[in-house]
Amino acid sequence: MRSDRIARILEAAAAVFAECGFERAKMDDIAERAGVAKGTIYYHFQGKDDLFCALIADVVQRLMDRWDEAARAASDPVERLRHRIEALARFLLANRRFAVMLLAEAWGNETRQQVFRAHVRELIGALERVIREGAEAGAFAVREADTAAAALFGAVSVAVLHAVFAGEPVDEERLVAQIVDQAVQGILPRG
Amino acid sequence: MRSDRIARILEAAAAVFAECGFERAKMDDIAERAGVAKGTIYYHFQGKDDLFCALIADVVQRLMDRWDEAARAASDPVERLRHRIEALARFLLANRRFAVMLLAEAWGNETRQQVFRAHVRELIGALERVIREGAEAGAFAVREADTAAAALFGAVSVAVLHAVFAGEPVDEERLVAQIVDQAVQGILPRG
Amino acid sequence: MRSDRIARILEAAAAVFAECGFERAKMDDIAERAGVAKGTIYYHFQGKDDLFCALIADVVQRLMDRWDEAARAASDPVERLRHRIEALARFLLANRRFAVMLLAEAWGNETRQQVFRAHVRELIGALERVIREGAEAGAFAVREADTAAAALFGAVSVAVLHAVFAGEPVDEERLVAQIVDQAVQGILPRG
Amino acid sequence: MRSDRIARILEAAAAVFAECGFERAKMDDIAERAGVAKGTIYYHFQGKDDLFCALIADVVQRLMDRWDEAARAASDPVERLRHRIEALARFLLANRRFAVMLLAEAWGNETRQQVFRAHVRELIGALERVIREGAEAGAFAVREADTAAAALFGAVSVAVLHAVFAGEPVDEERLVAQIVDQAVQGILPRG
DNA sequence: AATGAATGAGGCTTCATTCAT
DNA sequence: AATGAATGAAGCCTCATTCAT
Repeated sequence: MRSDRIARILEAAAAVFAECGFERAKMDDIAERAGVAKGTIYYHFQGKDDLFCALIADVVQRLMDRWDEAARAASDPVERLRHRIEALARFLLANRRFAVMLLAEAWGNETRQQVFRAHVRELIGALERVIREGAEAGAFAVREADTAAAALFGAVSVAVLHAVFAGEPVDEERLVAQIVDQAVQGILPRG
Repeated sequence: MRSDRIARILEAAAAVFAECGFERAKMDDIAERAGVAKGTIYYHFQGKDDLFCALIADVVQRLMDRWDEAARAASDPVERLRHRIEALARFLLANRRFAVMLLAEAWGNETRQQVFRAHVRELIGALERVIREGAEAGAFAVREADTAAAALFGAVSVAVLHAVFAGEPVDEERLVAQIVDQAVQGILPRG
Repeated sequence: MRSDRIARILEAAAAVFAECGFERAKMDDIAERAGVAKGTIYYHFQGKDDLFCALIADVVQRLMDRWDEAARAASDPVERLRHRIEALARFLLANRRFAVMLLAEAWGNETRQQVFRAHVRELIGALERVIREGAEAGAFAVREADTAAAALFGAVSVAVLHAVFAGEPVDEERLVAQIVDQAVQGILPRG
Repeated sequence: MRSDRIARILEAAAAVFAECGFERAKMDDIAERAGVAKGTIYYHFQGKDDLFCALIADVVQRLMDRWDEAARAASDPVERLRHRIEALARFLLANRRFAVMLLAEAWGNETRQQVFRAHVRELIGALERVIREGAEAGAFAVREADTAAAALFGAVSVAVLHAVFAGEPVDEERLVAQIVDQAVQGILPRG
């Protein structure tokens, strides 16, 4: 059973990392927000990088769990993809801070960035599998499932962030619906 | 006519900012790479933030110029959008460092991030205009042109970065072709 | 009970600030002189300005305490003023470094200078009160107690510094005696 | 005939040095204020210190000239001292910036401070001579003319600065009158 | 005589990490 | 398990001075 303190630290880390980005995030701020002494973080985590990676793993796992639920809800490949896209959009809307980190902290050659990218790859890989299955069943027309999955992932992420940072209040249902439709159908009118 | 030195500084800044991210980028490194003394940068730019913003404006302008050329090449809305997507994909492939910054440095509330976001908005706005025109002509079926544009932008960016960071050599023509097709047509087979 | 380290830092700061002036004083030197790491100063004080202000407050408080003792020693206004002048002169002789700062760092519009000036005002105000009481009792003939107090303050300070910087050894008793006499009696022979 | 440019530089230097203090004064600001290029200052002066010393010499000379005029106006020692005190007070009021420098930049062991102090010593010496003459004539009762002169000098300077920095508008005539009276007579009522 | 772009040494400050308690 | 005072390497920026023109 993970100590309550660790949970508090992770929660604080999520808030601070997302608000400031990895580099500007201060261990002092995380400690203060978590209500623990700075040394306590170092007692439970190796350092800033380790804390970051633990946090990422934690959040990605939660998203993966959602996707597993969504997967069980539909057997049709198209429906399954719709479910994943929708779950992703809703997750990013609910965890906007994480959405920022997803785009901001995954590129580069620092160890933590490589670790993060591996997680993103897992996520894109999960999308890719659905696309590949659908393609084999003739439900999707894509050349490279990998690139298609990455593109979908990017479409959802940037659409969400673009809406969130627009300044106006976000109509979530409407936004999710459009993202899902467009992601699956494209923008050309169906014949 | 901008001095040669300023051009050298901007070039060095592009390399270093993209390689390390804004925070980890060192003014010392930029100066060394540019072959100028540290103080010289400060003679021409207010500071790190100003240098960053100047760089961004410079690169965005170059992309916009490409888009303007691409726009003149096609009058059909669908073709025009294809041209823009293609130009964007090629530009990001040719300026991978900028592609990273595009996703990594545009979110947050620092002044430079707001400035960057304003530029991204310009770019997405340019896409949006094409989509809107096409939608009015019945060529596109989208609900919100703004969201659609953001999604396309994200799809291209992440697809490119995903491919670039995959470790394997990138077949650019193939990648661009798929990105363009999928961005415009979606992934469902046409009826 | 203020940590020993803080006291050591304040002591070192007093020496370095007085020796070099605020601007030329180096935090490195203060740290070295205090026998602490540079970061330690910043753990206890916000920065150079804050350290300076804390130091000033500390020294002014010590002078005020001396004056309070001196005040209890005499009930006659003339005697009380003599005591204050004497205490001031002795204090400045014993804290020559502070005497320099008193004249050198109190004028200007930097925040720290305004803070310093407020302290100087306190000191002059304390003198002024004695003068005003004495004037009401008919013991002093002054027009503006405020200006009179400032003048006395300046007379003592500059006389002390002038003697200290003259290069010759200072006969403290003789100097104090003359300063006190002249401050209270003026330079015209008594009728 | 000193070039007009040199005069403009000195004037600008006076303003900037007084406003910011020697250390914070920037050669750039002086150049801009003087309406010349930065290099021009270095063409006419060795450097910042040299510029400062030239400025000081210039101002002190002007004060000395005033004193010489004042001296010719009165043969009685008491009157002559009154004249000097009054001239000093008026001069400092009219050159408040210089008054600040007088107290702020004359103490310390930098070369320019020693030079400045030598000038201050000249001024105090001029006062001292009047006092000494008066004392020999029995007009003044002082032990050490040197200390008495320094005290008078400090009294006038601090009284003026105290009034100037008080924030309220200064009634110059009233202020000068009180300073002169008190400086010469002291604060005890005459028997 | 005058210019102003370029320089680079030097200083303040930040903050991840350590360790004695 | 937890603390928080202390550390010191590292980085941004300033500004007096130089020098080619």
